[in-house]
Amino acid sequence: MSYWLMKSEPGEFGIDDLVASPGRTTYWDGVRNYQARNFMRNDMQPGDRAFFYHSSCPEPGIAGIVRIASEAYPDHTAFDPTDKHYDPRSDPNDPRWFMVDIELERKLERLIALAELRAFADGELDGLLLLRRGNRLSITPVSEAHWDFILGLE
DNA sequence: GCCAACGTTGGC
DNA sequence: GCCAACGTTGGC
Repeated sequence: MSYWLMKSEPGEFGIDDLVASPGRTTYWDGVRNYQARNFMRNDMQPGDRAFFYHSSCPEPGIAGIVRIASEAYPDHTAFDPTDKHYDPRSDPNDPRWFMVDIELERKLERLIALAELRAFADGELDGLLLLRRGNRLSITPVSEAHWDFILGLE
């Protein structure tokens, strides 16, 4: 059982979109970064939990908790020329990109803002990849200690 | 809108 | 294999 943090732009798909999704479930498509893909494909397991993080928005931060609901499987949006995340180099017979299903566990009672997390960057949250300077990875692992501490802030 | 960070591409 | 150019991410 591992813990993760997954970024999404609320302008594209935010926590309330997940709340409104059938079964409060969706697939996490559009990952086009090898490191993030490898985390999904090699390390994520059904039952793992992840923070749902809002990025590129007025108030970046952690908005909810989701459960990983499937193994990684090929991201079909890479095969669709009309899709925003189309990648002609991903061959259906040898897929380059993968996704997982996620299911909402719960929306947080309040958003835990990036600015609030940063206050602990040199203390309890030292080493949290999200806070590493220049971090752009859309999927990052979270240690159990960091997970527990962050939830304690709620 | 700006800009730093950083991954990817492609010429050599 | 090196590295400059370029594109993207994402906070501010």
